[in-house]
Amino acid sequence: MLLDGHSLAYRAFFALPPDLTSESGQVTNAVYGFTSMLLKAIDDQRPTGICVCFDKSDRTFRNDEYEDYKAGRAETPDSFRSQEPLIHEVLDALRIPQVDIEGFEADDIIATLATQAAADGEDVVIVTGDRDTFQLVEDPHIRVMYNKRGISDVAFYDEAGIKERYGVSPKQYIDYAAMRGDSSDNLPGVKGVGEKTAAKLLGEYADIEGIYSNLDRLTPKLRENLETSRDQVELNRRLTRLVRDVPLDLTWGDCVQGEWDREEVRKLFNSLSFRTLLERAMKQLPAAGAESAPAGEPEALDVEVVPVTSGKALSEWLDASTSSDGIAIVAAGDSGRLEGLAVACGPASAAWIASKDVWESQALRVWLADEHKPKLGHRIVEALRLLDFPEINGIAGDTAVAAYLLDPAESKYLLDEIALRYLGIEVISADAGSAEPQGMLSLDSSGMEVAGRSAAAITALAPELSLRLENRGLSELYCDIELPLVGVLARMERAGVRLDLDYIEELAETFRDRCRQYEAEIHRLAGEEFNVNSTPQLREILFEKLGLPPTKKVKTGYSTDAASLEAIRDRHPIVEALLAYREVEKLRSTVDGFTPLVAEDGRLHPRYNQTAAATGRISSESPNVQNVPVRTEIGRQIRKAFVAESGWSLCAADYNQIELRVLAHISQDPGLLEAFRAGRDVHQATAAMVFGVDLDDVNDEMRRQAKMVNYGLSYGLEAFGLAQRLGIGNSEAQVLMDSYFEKFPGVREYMDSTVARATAEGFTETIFGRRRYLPELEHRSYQVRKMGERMAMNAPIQGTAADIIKVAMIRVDAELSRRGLESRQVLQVHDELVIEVAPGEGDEIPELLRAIMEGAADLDVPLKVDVGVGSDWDAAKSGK
DNA sequence: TCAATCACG
DNA sequence: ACGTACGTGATTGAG
Repeated sequence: MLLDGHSLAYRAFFALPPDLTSESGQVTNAVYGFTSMLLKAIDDQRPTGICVCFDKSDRTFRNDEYEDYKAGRAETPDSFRSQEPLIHEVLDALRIPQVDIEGFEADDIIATLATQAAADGEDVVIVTGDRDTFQLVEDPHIRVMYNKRGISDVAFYDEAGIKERYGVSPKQYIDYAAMRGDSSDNLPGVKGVGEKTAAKLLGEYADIEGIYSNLDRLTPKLRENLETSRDQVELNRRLTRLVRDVPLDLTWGDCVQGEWDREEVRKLFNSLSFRTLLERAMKQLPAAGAESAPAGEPEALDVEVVPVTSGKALSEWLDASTSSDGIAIVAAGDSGRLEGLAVACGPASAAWIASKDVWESQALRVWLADEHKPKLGHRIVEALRLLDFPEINGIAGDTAVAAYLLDPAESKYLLDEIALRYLGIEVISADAGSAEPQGMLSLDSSGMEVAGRSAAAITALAPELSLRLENRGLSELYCDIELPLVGVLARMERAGVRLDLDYIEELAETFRDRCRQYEAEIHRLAGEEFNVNSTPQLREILFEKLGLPPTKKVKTGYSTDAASLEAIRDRHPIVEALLAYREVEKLRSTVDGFTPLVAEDGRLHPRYNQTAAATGRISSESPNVQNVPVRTEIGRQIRKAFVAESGWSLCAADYNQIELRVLAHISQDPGLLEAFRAGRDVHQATAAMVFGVDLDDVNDEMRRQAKMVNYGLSYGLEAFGLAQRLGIGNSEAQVLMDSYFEKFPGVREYMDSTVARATAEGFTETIFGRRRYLPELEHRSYQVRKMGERMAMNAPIQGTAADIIKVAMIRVDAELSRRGLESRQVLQVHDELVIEVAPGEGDEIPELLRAIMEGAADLDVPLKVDVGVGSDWDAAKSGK
């Protein structure tokens, strides 16, 4: 495939609107159109070789004829010129060869290469918007894909096609064009000779010589016109005839597209705001060396799983297995019942020990606790849970955590899936370990087979993932933060937190009671009984039966959420009752949810999920201790149920405005930096700046508004959202924001540059290097892209804060054990740590906690931690 | 299993 | 013309 770069780009330039621009304002209509045509041509033709040819002529090489010929052409517009380098960049990125030769037009190069290739028996397709190349299709190996108009209207011409369309043979095309002329090339033709006449004359007299030697047989007018134009026709003919022996330093065999770099193409296309083109390019030209699935058929993993039948045998196995990379452990079983344990030190074999024999000797316990014996696993915390949380040290790799760091936006990190994706192996292949039809694993051996195969796979997967982490600069985050955290979270889960059961039951009863009261009142006001918890039923009562005005819509109908209800508060007394009901019903369900989760030790053991949040935070479940009420007085009652063991106390420490401090550090905004360095109340300081008053003149409302702006910032706030939350007008909110960004220009710069960089690179980064990939930024939907932009602004801030508290947790854990203290971490709530303080350790814990947390990262602003102690969680927080 | 709602940072 | 603050998990009702 040979393309005429200039003619195609020029076509695109005039076909597409000039307001097609990239984010930076660069006009891109020609590049866009050209790239689109290029991709379409490649997609349609699937050429084995490709080259784009360009014109290049310096004045010194031009003869007079050529000067005249060019002179009549309109000057190339600057907005086209500025796009020429970009076209070359696109071709470079796609590794498509380009040629231009001093003194020749693209057509000549095309003619030369096409002639060579055709002579060697290759089929050639020429993609161009210039008809001069039609003369080449006299060769049956050559066809022209002619861009008629716009960027997608093309016609294919072979010899028959030319004949049909123009009524002349390709050989005659030069003469045909010479007589008819070409207005776009500023070649005047013969007066009175157009398509029809030219074709008819050539049909009768074969060529120009034939026509001129038979002038006497033509009508007088035509004869006269032909005679006057004779010189012009000769000139036209010379100019139209293509040179077929341009001196080239390449042959058609060199016209091969190279392997291109996905990231490079992504960056370039993103910088040009080519979203759909990027998708098309990625789809049709899968890059070599892509990070995803290794090519080829998945390979079934062949693992021999050998049962060992005693603790002694297991210990011998562990001793005999010398793997410097680590031994993989996989526990089988569910809901607290251990079925057995598989261990492997390589991909070919695994040992299995059944549950009853696991702890038969001390060997396993010793091995797990030995920090010099590297251990691998996939969700190691889950294995430890099944093993009743033995002491663990020396975690050398967790493939779920590693996969999470490689792409934290995924939802699950199933071993099967990531092994297939990163290694191309099938851990659980359909016919594994059994000759049964369908290859179903028999129930008896399934735990053993699956666990054994999994352990074997992990030994192969762990180094592969480590390598990929290394390539992305994620090794430190993995080895120094995430892996040590695995053990810390396991210990926190094992410790759990005590719940005051009598108190909680009392509380639950109160809530249930009040729920019933509100429910009765709602039914009375509605005039009928219905399920208040059912949105559809409630919707019918409110908006149909009572005829209240709906506020906003959700997928299934009108919304009944708190914000919507607030808006119609005064319209009917039922609304007030509903809001009160919702509040207390939420508390009731929260409290009732705790009871079945209390373990035999009287404690809740929330599970911390290290691979759930795309920003790098950890989440908590069973129960979720990170959303226990705190904002309202009645909600705080629930926190009083979280207590310390008798004789112990709780110490709660939370970072003061950590996200805003991180924002100050990352954005380096002078105003924000100064406010934190001076130890000011940053909301007050912000208010003073934004409203242009003295610090002392900031009133509560001003501070409230400034606080809302400050918080909104890290989420990608827009005026609309701010207006909603502050209950002010849209334009008023806009003024507030404009004023903010004027006073804190560094913040605006950060927001803009973060989004721009994320768009170009495809991901955001925290200051610890944690990445979040944001394919949303390339989505075709405006709404999804905007969402992506907000994620891009938020992820580095939330993520950096998450990194910092993780470091703190690891250091707290290490320091407690280094000092031989019994106190232990029991809760983590994003920016808050709670330690259960052992008797006699109350003096040192608060300061230890503060010092470690404040020193967890070295930012350009100080980190500030507020610490409190109490017998319950609420007391610890309010007593600071 | 999904959608709606709401609690937290 | 569009839709409107990031990130979670639990409960509830309904298909």
